[in-house]
Amino acid sequence: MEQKDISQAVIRRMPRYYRFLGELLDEGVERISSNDLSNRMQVTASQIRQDLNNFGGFGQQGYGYNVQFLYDEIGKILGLNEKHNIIVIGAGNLGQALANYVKFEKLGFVITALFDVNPELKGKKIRGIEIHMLDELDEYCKDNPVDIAALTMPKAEADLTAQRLVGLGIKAFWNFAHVDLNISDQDVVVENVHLSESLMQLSYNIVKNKNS
Amino acid sequence: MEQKDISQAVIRRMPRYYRFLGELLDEGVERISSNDLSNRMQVTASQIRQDLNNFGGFGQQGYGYNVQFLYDEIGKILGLNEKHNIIVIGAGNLGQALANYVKFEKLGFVITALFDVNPELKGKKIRGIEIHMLDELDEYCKDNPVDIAALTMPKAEADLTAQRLVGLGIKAFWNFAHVDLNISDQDVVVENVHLSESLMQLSYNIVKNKNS
DNA sequence: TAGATTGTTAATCGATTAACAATC
DNA sequence: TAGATTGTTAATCGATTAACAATC
Repeated sequence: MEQKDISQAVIRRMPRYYRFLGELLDEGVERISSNDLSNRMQVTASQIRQDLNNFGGFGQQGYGYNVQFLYDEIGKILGLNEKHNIIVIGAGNLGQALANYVKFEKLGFVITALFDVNPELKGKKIRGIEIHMLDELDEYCKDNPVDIAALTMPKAEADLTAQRLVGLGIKAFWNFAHVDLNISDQDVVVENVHLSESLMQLSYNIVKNKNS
Repeated sequence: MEQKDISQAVIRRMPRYYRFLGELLDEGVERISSNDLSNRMQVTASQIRQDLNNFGGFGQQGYGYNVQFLYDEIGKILGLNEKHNIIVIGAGNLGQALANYVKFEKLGFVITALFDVNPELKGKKIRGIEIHMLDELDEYCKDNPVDIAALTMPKAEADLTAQRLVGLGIKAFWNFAHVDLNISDQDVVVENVHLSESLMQLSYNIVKNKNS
């Protein structure tokens, strides 16, 4: 079991720490203080120390943090030491773009299959990853380990497909469909990527800036 | 000029209100109370009223909110009544996927050109949108209105290209590159879409769930 | 040891929720 | 008018920042 629930605000910042520590490693930096890191990252040193201490004391008084050690620990916290198999539902432009994106694999996220309803795509391969027909979904999920389902299909079918996947035992969704998934199951986790909402937020800030 | 700064937490929720109101419109619902909306959206009625009242009193006591009116008002707040021209820098899989995504146009976001360094892509068209070579960028920006630059190129070049675009007068970035843009100019706005960080957050929650 | 920097407690700030008077 | 529901103030909760004793 885990420590008392850590807020999502903290979790959202962890990947960014991970990224900066990775950059420091590339630069050959061996140790760093919360203060130096705070200057780089433009957050307060206090926040860095508070955030990290949610998970344990990774630093040492008078020394700071060992970059490699902290990098590895955050990786573990984020589950990057485990392999995650992803299936992509919807082999349209976005689905194929995800399948083509090699960088995810370095983090342990491996896309193992795509699914679509379009018969023209049947058997086609993206970077060696096969596109299956959606009606093969049940069989595939029974025969292969699947940790995450990425939903990149039109929103009209997203919720129903998610229900079906929950029934097949899928516990995690990376949802690109512009709709809220209606999942009651408490131990299913959903991460939304709503591109148009992100664009609208940008648009708000553009307009605000113009008028100020 | 604008009212006192509204927190980004509020802004982030506005597109979701907009989406739900759109759905209500589709269903032919004419008016809705904060309470009914709160049930649908799974947020408190209090938060809905507080959020909306940042921008003005859109409701009426004893009646609730007129769906069409509120929808339109939020659209204006988000700047969806104006057209936004987007250029996409990096015509790889993600860049092309964005160009292919028709839905953005309904919201007023029009992708007008793509840019890449790969000479093989020169002159190719995605849904009628031409791919230009990156060295035509300056000329293009002088001859055409550009409101937003979407950065979908490798992170190594993202920051430098952003600087160049700022020099060309671009004031808004939709950044998909896994790097922080280093822009000091106060009236340039950046919206980040860091897919791998989103995936790591999901992964954290998967691991947490397993262990609880 | 002296200096540096963490881990952690306390103080502040901001965001969310509750309550209710105003009013349609 | 009576009932419903907003707009808004006050109370609570949570997250961020500041401060400093512990300790390497």
